[in-house]
Amino acid sequence: MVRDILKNTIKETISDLSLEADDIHLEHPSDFAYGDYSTNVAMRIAKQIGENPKELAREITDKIREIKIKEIEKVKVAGAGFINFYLSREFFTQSIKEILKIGEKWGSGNSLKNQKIIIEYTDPNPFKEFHIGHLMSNAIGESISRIIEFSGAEAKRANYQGDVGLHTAKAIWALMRRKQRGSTPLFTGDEVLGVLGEAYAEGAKAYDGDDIAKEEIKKINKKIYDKNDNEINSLYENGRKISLEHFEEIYKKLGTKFDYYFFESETGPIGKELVKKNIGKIFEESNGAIIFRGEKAGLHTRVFVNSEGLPTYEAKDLALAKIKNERYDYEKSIVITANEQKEYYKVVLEAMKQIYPELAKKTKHISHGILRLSSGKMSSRTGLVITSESLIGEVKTKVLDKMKDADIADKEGVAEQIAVGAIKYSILKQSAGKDIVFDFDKSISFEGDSGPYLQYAYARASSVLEKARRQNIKSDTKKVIAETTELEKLLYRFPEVIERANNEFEPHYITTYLTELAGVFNSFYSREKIVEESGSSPYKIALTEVFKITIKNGLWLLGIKAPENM
RNA sequence: GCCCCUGUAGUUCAACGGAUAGAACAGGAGACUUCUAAUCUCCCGAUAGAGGUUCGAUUCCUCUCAGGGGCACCA
Repeated sequence: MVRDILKNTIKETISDLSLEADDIHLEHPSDFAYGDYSTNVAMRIAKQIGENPKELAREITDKIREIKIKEIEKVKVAGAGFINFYLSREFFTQSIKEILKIGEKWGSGNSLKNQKIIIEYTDPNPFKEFHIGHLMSNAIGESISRIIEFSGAEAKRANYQGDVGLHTAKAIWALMRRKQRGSTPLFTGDEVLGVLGEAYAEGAKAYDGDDIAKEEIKKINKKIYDKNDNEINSLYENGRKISLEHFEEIYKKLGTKFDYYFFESETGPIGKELVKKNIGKIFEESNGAIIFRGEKAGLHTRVFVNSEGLPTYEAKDLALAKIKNERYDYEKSIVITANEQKEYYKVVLEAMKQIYPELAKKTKHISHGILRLSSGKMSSRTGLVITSESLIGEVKTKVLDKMKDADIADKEGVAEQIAVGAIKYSILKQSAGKDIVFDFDKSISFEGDSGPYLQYAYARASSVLEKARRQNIKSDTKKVIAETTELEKLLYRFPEVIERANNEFEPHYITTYLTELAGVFNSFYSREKIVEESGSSPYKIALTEVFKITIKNGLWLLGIKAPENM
């Protein structure tokens, strides 16, 4: 990359002047007027050696000018001592040619070459609804997986689903009551999932407010573990199956294909054993429970096996790390959950460090914010949830309404791609750790800073290229436009953006970049006639092609589909 | 009470210690006989407060205020 050429040049120049700089900081100035790259080395060194920063910047710049580099057109000193680099026409043309050649691999790198990485996300619970929180985890996890893959790693997607625990008992308790009342047929029809969600909410409410129900639910929970009650077994198996099948439909809609599925029913027993084996060494007994004293590491105490002898999520997560590693010999394991698990996971990692130090070292926890409803907090316990399905459905209805006059082949399919794109964009446009204040009407936008904005720019570019094809005007990079376009000044940066997103596990850098790029393309489109009988048309068509490649690869990294027409 | 995270235009978000703090939505003014107006062009508008470190602070440190999360048998 040019970046490396510039860095090395600066480094050499500095050592020629018998000076030293450990890290050369290079950035893109916010304004193209300040060039394509800028460095502050002169200011940093000047401070150390007590020289005037502007003077030093001039010295460095003079030296750099002596070396003729074809990628650099000019170097200038500006401001308090910035050294600004302006890239050459030749460089830009070359980069356009290169992108055309690389095509769908454009932007990919090899910083994670040959690494095996397992990444866990989404994690919905059977018997509960797949709500917009899961959607958020899925959008972020899927995008990070793709970024990792694009950086050369083998990424395996893992989904950890809670098929045992009190929540299943709560739902089954309510289902049994319904059955007794003879209401709602349990496992037929489309409403099944709604019923399961309601059943969970009903059970959870009873558990909190009714002591008799609480005891009944606890009994059911035990029976689910012991598998000794036919009626419960049947409700459990059916409910589990229907939930999981339904989740598969959602994954398909969202564009995720999991390589591994893990269940709490399998991590539970192993986790319990693991904890019991280490009593006295790592864990200790206290009030009938087995706990881990996190205070020794500046954390807090957590229960790993409760006083009823059942493993908690903590114990299960320890086992999960081990099971994952057995099934897939990973070099790195990434676990994505909501922020509320942040402190929790630190304790688990500390315990893991003592049991499986090598696994703890390979495990990285990433937490994201939650979708916070402007109307109040969402809770599946109270039944106050927005399911992913209903959200996608409503957005899709709006999209279809907008498309009613359009003449498009697969309207339904495209509308769904746009709906999912709009939702994913609203999640991936901001830094992953922050909460999203979610307003049903405002959050999903079709205009401006939005998923459809990117998709629209893509469809527009496709349409332009289609016209060029019809008129038989071919793209060509031989004859360039005299003045370098802003498009060219942004396009070559794509791999750098991905690299940064990869380093920081932050897809939003890509979102921001693509939106800026699409904006520049839209301006270009409105200013220039791309397909016409003129000498500059072939190059403008080439630019459009390169824009299309970049936006497509970028959208793929976000897990957003790019329809040709909309 | 202790520990973590977050406070940026009216609103929702950007800004890898740098140059004039960027967008979008909302508000105001324009642009479709021309490749898709889900678009483009222009205007209005912000760093919670107080100190400190630095040539330079939205960014780092301290305190205050505000919001969120966690802190023993939920996940």
